[in-house]
Amino acid sequence: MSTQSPTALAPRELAAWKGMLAAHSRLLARLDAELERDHGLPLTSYEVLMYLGDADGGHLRMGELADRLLLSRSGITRLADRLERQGLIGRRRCENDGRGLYAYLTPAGRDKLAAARPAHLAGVRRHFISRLAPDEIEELGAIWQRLLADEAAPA
Amino acid sequence: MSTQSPTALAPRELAAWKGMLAAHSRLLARLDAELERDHGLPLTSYEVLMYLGDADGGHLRMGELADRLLLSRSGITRLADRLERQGLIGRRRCENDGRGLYAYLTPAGRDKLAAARPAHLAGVRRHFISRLAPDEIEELGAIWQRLLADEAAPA
DNA sequence: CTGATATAGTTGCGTCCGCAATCATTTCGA
DNA sequence: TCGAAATGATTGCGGACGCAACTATATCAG
Repeated sequence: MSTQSPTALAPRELAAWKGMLAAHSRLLARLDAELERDHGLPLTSYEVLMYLGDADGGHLRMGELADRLLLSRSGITRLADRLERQGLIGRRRCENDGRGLYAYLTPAGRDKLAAARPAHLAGVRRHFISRLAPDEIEELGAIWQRLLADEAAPA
Repeated sequence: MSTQSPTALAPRELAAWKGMLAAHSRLLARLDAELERDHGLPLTSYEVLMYLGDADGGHLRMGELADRLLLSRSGITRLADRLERQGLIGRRRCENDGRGLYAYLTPAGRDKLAAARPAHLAGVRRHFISRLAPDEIEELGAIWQRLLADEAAPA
């Protein structure tokens, strides 16, 4: 009874799997804590500002934001509620589609993003990118792309 | 104004970073959904059963479980509450330390684990391990270990 | 031995999120 | 053109979690 079932993972496989969970958790916790501490901004809020700042025309549809942030529709509605209450973003009706809304940065939101962005990117570098060799960065990119390629459940 | 600040991430770096977030999110969502659908068990609940099933003596302290699951102390208390209500685990006082509790599997919990484990491991294989080459598994393990090595905030 | 401090776990409270239901608007078929 | 179905977003509701405060037990200094 010392060995597991036939599908059990080998130590190397386990390290690749559990390690990803642990590293991901720690990375996000640290980046979120730093962003919150230095700019009073949770990571998800930062991401909204960032996508809006980079968007053509300076605005994005709610659903588009939800997709990019990996959030549900209701999740993005409430996140936008909070950001609007903080005066960082606004929402206005889409002229082509009366159902849709555009989210956009307010001047305050623009300022907040300008202040937070360098700090956050530096954090990503410090905690993640700088600890990887160039070929490892390459390989990771290839792995994620492969994993994300199949739309439905894989074989 | 078309280029970003000096700390901006190169496309390769961005792919390595964002890809991890996206792949992690999709992987966990799928594994959790499969486990829930086939065995009525969220991933965190499964992990409790698994650690208890593998533990020496068949029991673990609450705090030890919290650390392994990357949960807070209150989080593990409530998760244990739920599992106990479902009849899958029990809690008894630790004989050496009147403050501590041992969590342990009930017979029902043992059965549930036996049923769910092969399915979950197969899922990890199908969605993750089987899509990686042996040397990629090796390299991922090395990367995670390196990232997790430094206890405090890295340089 | 006793009081101060540390540790294990739980509970109150607030936050964030997803699902299902809902409302408004658009699109499509007949 | 009109009703049916689809789509974008919001709201009600409940689940899961963390932080801070709390209880109970253990440990340690003197």
